[in-house]
Amino acid sequence: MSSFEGQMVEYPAISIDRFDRQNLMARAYFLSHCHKDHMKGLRAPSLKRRLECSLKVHLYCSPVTKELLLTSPKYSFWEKRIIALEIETPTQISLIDEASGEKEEVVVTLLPAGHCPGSVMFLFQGNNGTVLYTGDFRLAKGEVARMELLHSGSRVKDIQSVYLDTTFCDPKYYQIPSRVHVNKLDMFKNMPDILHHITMDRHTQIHACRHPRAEEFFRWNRLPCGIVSKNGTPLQVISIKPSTMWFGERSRKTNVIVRTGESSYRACFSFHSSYSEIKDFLSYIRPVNAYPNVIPVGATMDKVVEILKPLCRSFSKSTETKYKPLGMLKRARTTYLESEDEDEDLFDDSQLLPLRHKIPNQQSLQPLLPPPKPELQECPGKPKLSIASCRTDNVQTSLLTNFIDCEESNSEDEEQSETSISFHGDSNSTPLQQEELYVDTPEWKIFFKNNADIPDDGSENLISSTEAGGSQSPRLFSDSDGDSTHISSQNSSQSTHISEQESQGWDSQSDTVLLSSQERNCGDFIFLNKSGSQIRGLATACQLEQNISGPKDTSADLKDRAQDVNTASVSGGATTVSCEKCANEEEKNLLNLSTSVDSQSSSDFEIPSTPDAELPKQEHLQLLYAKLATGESIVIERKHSTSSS
DNA sequence: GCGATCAGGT
DNA sequence: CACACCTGATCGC
Repeated sequence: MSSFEGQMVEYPAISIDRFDRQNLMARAYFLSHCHKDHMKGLRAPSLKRRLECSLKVHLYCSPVTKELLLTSPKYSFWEKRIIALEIETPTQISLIDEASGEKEEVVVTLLPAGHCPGSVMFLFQGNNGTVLYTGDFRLAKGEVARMELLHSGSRVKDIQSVYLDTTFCDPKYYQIPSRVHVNKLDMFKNMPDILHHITMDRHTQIHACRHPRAEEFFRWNRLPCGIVSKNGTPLQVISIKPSTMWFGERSRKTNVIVRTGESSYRACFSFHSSYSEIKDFLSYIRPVNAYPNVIPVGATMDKVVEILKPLCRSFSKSTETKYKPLGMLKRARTTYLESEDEDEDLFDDSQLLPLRHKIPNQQSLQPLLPPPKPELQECPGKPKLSIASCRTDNVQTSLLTNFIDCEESNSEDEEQSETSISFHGDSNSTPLQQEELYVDTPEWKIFFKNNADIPDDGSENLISSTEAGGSQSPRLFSDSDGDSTHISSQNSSQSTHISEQESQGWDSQSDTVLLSSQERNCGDFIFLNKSGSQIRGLATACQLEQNISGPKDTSADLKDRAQDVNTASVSGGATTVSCEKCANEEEKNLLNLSTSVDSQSSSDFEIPSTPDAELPKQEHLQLLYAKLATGESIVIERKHSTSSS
């Protein structure tokens, strides 16, 4: 919950995400995303009156946020005063004091924040230095290094202050796996890309429906929406609850997915950056100051500051880190890179150049222009602002333009905690046939095995882990929570140690562990490659995990696509999960790939693809998802790249 | 009647 | 579980 008061020390004439109290006097307003705790005072009569008297006051936000905001008639009085700014397009804004006529210029750039649809971070550049307000954000490790606009040429910009989302800035949230998405239908009505992947048809395998006593339903293999099955055969249901804080409370390292009941699981998931992601972000930016916007649960301001401080330049006065060589931008758009040096020169000279805007509709196709505008003086105290043409007006809103960035999160209940995704399969629909075809295919029923059926020694390996991992790096089956008991322990070296603990009953922390992912590493996925039955079980689980598919994913470009897919994601994550039920393996594999990519993408983008791996095409994936959403069966020709082994 | 705030619940 | 949201009750203007 944001406790940011609305103003930054460097630019007090601007108010961000707070619209009450002293913010009533702001010369310009910024909204990072459409969540109520960032909209305090936004529809208050006092602000409405102010607006009526101060005609030069505007609210700046992303096109998607504008769209979402105006969905509610309560904010319709803002309609004429909202200026949607395109993402990654530096725009100069005049902050005018209507009483005195005094004017201050700042250049603002919206950067995708990965928190919810339309969410952005704001980068301000002006006479008082360059500051970054993150709003709520979730950026995977390394992602900040790919943001061209945080760089001048090949260097990270000299950032005076960062106003940071520190929601999970606590070591207990050290690592949160990249996402698994879920969704809800209504709020996506203006988001065609997402709609494409969801359906009102209840006869699907993946459900995001809710019910106060959903757990009861699941226990009896029923779904809250009331759907039974097409042909009368009983359903087999598993539920997965996305959670973050629940995991933060575990006393030991756990897997990414933990079994909490016979057929219920908790999947670690968040729309906020984890502790390690925050540290990565900040240590890369290395601002002079960092101010927490949020005090994490159970923490104190002092504690958070203690964590942030060492990552700031003000901590050690040494100048050695003042400029960090960026090296190659990891996702640099080609044309931009080519002109990199030139840009840098321009920036250094603070030359005046007209601001240029990307054209929304072409954005995806058009190579990124070099940061169009002159870099403002980044040294605080040395005003050298050049005023270029101001183009804050009439920016088209384009929902699609930056969809990839926004989609990542979508559901309004994102959060999680209590929304669970459930998957079901007809009991008779186990993909046995396919198994015959592909030995490494996971069996749907594995997911439904009773505890009792699971051998402790792992000899059977229902959900086996592979040996892939040792202990240290994130493995698919990483160590399990101490609390848990195991399921996975079966032969896997990884999953397991659970044993040390006694099982405590399904409920809380008990068991399981299916997979862990942890961000990164394709290496972990090795397990996929391992053949044989053992893998199967895992694979199943894996899907959720997504990443498993590792072998093929990971190109940057794939990543982008994946994100796309994700977005829609209910399906994505879910699909994955449900795969077992899906009759086709291929589809599973593909799905896994895709999801994995994206979910992991965040952290994996630097991992090169496996040499002979094949990347699924975007169209292909979209088609698959569309079919899945409608319950249509999918048959895909098998590719040699399928889980090998 | 409307808002702000709080409690309780999803 | 302090995520983010909603509803309802209470209080003050």
